[in-house]
Amino acid sequence: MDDKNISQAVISRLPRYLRYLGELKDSNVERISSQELSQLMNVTASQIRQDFNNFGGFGQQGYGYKVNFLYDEIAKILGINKTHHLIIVGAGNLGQALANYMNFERRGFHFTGIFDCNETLYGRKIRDMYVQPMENLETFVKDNDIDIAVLTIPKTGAVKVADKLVKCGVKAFWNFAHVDLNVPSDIVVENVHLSDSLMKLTYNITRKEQETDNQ
Amino acid sequence: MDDKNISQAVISRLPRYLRYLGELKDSNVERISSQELSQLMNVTASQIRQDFNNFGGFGQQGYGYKVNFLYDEIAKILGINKTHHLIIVGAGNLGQALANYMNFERRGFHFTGIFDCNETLYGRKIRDMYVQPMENLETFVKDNDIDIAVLTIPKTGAVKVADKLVKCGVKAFWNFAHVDLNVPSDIVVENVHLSDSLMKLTYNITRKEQETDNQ
DNA sequence: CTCTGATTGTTTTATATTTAACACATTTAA
DNA sequence: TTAAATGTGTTAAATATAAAACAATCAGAG
Repeated sequence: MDDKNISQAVISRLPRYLRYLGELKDSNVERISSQELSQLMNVTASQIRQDFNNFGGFGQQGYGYKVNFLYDEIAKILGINKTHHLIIVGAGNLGQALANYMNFERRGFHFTGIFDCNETLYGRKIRDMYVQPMENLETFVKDNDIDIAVLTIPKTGAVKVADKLVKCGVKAFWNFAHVDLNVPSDIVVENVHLSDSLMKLTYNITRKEQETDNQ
Repeated sequence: MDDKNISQAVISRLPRYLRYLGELKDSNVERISSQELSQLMNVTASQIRQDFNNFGGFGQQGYGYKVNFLYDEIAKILGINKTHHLIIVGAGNLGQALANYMNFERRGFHFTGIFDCNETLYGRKIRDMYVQPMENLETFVKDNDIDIAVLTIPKTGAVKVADKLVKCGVKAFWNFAHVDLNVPSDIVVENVHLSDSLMKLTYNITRKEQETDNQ
């Protein structure tokens, strides 16, 4: 397939396209033009066309895009047609919430285990799964062919745990810990730094306040 | 102060600077050069200097930056020195987790209420706070001068609730619901679309797999 | 004090991203 | 059957972002 590098800016927009296309699908819309979609999503039609064309032509001139086809293609690009095996490391508030909330199975993720070092949690059952001690981690990962580790542990332990998991064959981290993981370049890290996000929010609040003050 | 528009790309980097500066502060490092910081953070020194200079000169030529001073200035820019009043709308897994996990108070956020439409939750106590019914929402927001609403409700209700909250004076949304809120331009929205983030992850996994296959 | 090396602030250049423009294939309606 | 309308794919222009280069200024040594 294409081997030219596609920028992360484009990739970041794909899930949003997928969401809107899913909604169109649900409303039984069969075809849509970049123009219509652009109005719906509040982006330029030009950007939509160019984004899609990074991966080859999905539309038809004079006709537009077939919603179902486009949806499937984008899903394929994003890799959510494949199955991934996933564990959660850290069974605190956030870890438990993600386990219950994310509905991993619906998107092809096999949620296979949850771990914590707090022994008071060991009996606890979360989504048909018992919280396991960290001692089990390495053998479990090796035995169950785990791709993805969700890190919901405090930052103090995160880097070390990540190193260990890389050695066991984990290929990707969904990192909620408030540190930068330092992993080899073939390992994927997707950070979700919630407090960073909240700071952006407060920045924009004060900015808007100043704007209105100046008017 | 400056009224030139600073790009969100710059703003997105500030929390990370803050984090590293905080760590330096904790290790009693008093001064640092853009060069040193760049090695630590794995970005170019040029970018660091340019980012900081968007807000005026914080350093001293021939010397570097005073860690403490720089930290405080960035905190000020991000608006985390001010107090914000915050509620959580949606006391499900994620809402409860954020209430317990985020430690809002440490960053100057006053977490003042949590709401849900599920009446089985009404007795529930979360962080010294009882889950309130949605009927209370409007009067509560008006009476308590709420700035920020954290939306952890399903997407079906989110848009309507946001509209209602805007009318009551809420200025900003930290939106975890999987929809785009359609609010006036003076209202701030910071989206945290977790499933989008997870899709980026899977995209990058398959990309890296292909890369190694081609080598 | 004065000089030198260090390191910022700022300008310039390069790269990346977004938007606009348009040629041409396809549909649709007369 | 044909011509106008539609709407993609693609190339070009504009804008935004990042990196490099350099000039101004300060700390610190002697």
